[in-house]
Amino acid sequence: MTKRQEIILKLIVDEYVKAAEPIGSKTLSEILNVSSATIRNEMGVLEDLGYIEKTHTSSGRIPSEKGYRYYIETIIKNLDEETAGFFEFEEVFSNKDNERDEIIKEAIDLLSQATNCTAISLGPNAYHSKVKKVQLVPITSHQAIILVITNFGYVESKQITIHEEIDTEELIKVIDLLNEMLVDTPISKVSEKLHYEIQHSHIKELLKYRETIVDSFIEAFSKFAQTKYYLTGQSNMLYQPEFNDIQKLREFISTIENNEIFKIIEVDTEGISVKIGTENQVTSMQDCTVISSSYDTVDGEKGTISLVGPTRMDYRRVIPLMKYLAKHIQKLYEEE
Amino acid sequence: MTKRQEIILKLIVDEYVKAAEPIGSKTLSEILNVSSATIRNEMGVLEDLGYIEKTHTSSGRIPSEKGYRYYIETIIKNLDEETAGFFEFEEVFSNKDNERDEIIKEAIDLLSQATNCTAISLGPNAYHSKVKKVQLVPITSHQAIILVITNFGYVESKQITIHEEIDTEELIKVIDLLNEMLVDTPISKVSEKLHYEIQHSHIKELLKYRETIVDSFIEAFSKFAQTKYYLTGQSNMLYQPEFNDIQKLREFISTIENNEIFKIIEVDTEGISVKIGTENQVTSMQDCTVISSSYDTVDGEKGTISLVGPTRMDYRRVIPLMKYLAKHIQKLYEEE
DNA sequence: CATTAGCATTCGAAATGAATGAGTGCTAAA
DNA sequence: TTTAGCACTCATTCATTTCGAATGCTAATG
Repeated sequence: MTKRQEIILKLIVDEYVKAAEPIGSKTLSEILNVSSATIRNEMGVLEDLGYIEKTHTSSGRIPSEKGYRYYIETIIKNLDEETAGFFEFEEVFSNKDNERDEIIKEAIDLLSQATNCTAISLGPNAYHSKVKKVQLVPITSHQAIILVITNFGYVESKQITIHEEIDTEELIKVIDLLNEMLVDTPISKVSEKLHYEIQHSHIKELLKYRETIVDSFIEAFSKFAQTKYYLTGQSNMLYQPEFNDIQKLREFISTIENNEIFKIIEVDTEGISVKIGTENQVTSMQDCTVISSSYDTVDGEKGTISLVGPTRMDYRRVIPLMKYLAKHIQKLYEEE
Repeated sequence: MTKRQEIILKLIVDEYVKAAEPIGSKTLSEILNVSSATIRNEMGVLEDLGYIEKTHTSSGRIPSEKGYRYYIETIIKNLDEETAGFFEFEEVFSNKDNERDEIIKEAIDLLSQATNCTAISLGPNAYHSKVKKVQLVPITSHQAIILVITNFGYVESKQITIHEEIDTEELIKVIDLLNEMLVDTPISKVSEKLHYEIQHSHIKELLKYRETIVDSFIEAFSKFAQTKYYLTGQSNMLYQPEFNDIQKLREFISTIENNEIFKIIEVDTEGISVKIGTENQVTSMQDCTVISSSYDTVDGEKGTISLVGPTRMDYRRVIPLMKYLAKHIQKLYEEE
C-alpha cells in the first residue's frame, strides 16, 4: 500500500465514522486537491486489496473489516497517547469520597454517554478471595441469616429456614468451629474443605441440622463465583443509524437481555482487545465491534470493561479512552 | 348501550386482541348471523358513544380507551374467577425448596413469557423492618465492613475506610453500644435516633472515628429504603406489532433504561389497577397499558407486580392472572 | 507514467400513478 | 328493524419514472 493509499483509507474511515454514509471520490478530491478520477483509481486498488467496499455498484466506499483493522493496527497505532481531553473522566476518578465500585459505575455511565455505545463493567469474580469470617445470625426461632465476608470486603448472605427449633448455644459453637475451619480458605476451595473436614471432625456429631446449614453455606459461597456486572447505555445505541433496521434492533436487545453479550466479551486478555464485526461469534452482533480492556486487581483476578457499538466507531478516540479507563481503574485497586 | 351493542363491543375487543388489525363489519356479521349492514349501523352508534374508533375513514374499528375500560369494568367483570389454566404458575408456587424471592422471580419470568409483555416485581422496601443486629467486621488495619441485618432477614453492607489505625478493642465496645442503641428500631427511625443518642451519651467521647462510622452506617441503612425490583421480558415485547414503529420502540427502551417506568407503576393501591393508554402520565408510554397488582407483606408494607404491554392486551386472561399472582405471593409472606 | 477530463453506465431513493380491495355511510326496499 | 345495494374513501401494492450521486473506463494531457 502506498503512502497516498494509506491516507485515503484513513480519510475514508474518518469521514465514514462522522457521516455514517459511503464516501465518494468527490468528497476526498476536495480534501486532497487531486482530481476525483485519481481518487477513483486509488480506491480501485484499495478495493482490490480488500480494505474498502461498495454497498452497491455505483455507491461510494465504506471501510471493510480488514480496512478497520489496518486503520487500528497501523494508521492510528502511534496516536495512542492522546489521553488529553478526558477531563470529564478525570473528574470521576479524582473524587476520593466515592467507593471504588461507585467510581467504576460512574465512569462506565460516562463512557457509554460519551460514545453512544453500550458499556459494560465486568467485575473480577471473588473466586480467589479468601474467607475472612462466616457468621450466622438468628432471625426468628426457625430462621437465620448466613453471612460470608471475604478479605476484600465482599459480602454474601443467604436466608435459611430450619425445621427444628434453633438452639442458640449450639449455634455459637458451630459457627466458632466453622470459622476456625474456613478462615483464610480461598473461596474456590471452600466446598471441598467443608465436606472433608466435617467428615473428619467431631462437628459431625455436634451439628443437628448439619445438612441444611452446610448446603446453605455452600450456596452462599457459590454466589461469589457469579461475576458481578454493570451494563448501561442500551438506549444510547438505539439512535445510531445502523439500528434503523428494526430486525437488527430487536436482535440486539434480545442478545443483551439474555446475557448472550457475555459470550463475546474477552475476559483475561492482557491489555485491550478489539473484535470487529464477524470476528466475534454471536451472529446478532456481527455488525458490531466489541472492545474489551482488562485491568488487574490485587488478588490476581482480572476485571474487564467493554464497549459494544456499531463497527463504524470512533476508534481513534475510543481505543485510547478504553486504555485510559482500565489503567485508572487498576490504580483504584492498587491504592487500597 | 343495548345488549347487542355490548356483544359487538366485546367481539371487537376480543378479535382485535387476537388479530391486531381493525375489525370490519363483515367479520362480525359472520359470527353474529346478521347482515354486515346491521353491524355497521350498530358500530356507528358505538362510535358516536366513543367506545370504538376508526384508524381512517374507511377502515374497520378498533376499541378506544373508553371501550377497553367498559370491556374491563363491565363486560368481563364477572369472569374474574377464571383462574383455571394457570397450572404452569401453580408449579412455580408449589416448589417449596425455593426461597421466596426466587419464586417471585420465576413467576415474573413466566408472566412476561406467557403474555409477551414486560413484567416487573417491585419488592416491598424494608423501610418498616426493624434492626436485628448491626455489626462491624475489620478487613485490614484500615478497612472494615459494616453489616446491618433486619428482622426479616434483609442484609445490607458497606465498606468503610478509616484513616487511623483500627483499635479492635474499642471497636467491639462501639458495636456493642450501637447494637444496644439500635436493635428493634424501625429502619426509618435509625438516622434520627443515631444522631440523637450520640449527642446524649458517653459514646461521643468513646468514639474516635465517630464521623466516618456514623455516616457510613446511615448510608448502609439508606440502602434499605431503595426498593428492590426485578424487570424482565423487554425483548418479548419487541415483537408485538405495535412496536413496528422504530421511534416508539426507542422511546420505550429509553423509558425502561432510565427507570422512568417506575413513575407509572401504582404502588400501594388496594388490589389491582389498570392504566390504559393516556391514563398514565409518561408520554412515551401512552400506547401502553400498565397493570399493577399489590400484595401485603407481613410488616405492613406492600409489594407490587406490574405488567406493561400494548393497550391491545388480552385483559380477559391477564387481569385474573395478575390477581392470582398477587394472591399467591401474599400467601408466601403469610406462610413465614 | 501519473493525472485528469469526459462520458456512458449503474443503482438507490423518492415520486408518480394505476389497480386492488377492504371497509364505510346512506338510502330505499323488505 | 333489518337488509340489499351502491357510491365512495383510503391504505396497500406494484410497476414506472425521474433524479442524482457515484462508478469504471478511455483517451488526452503535462
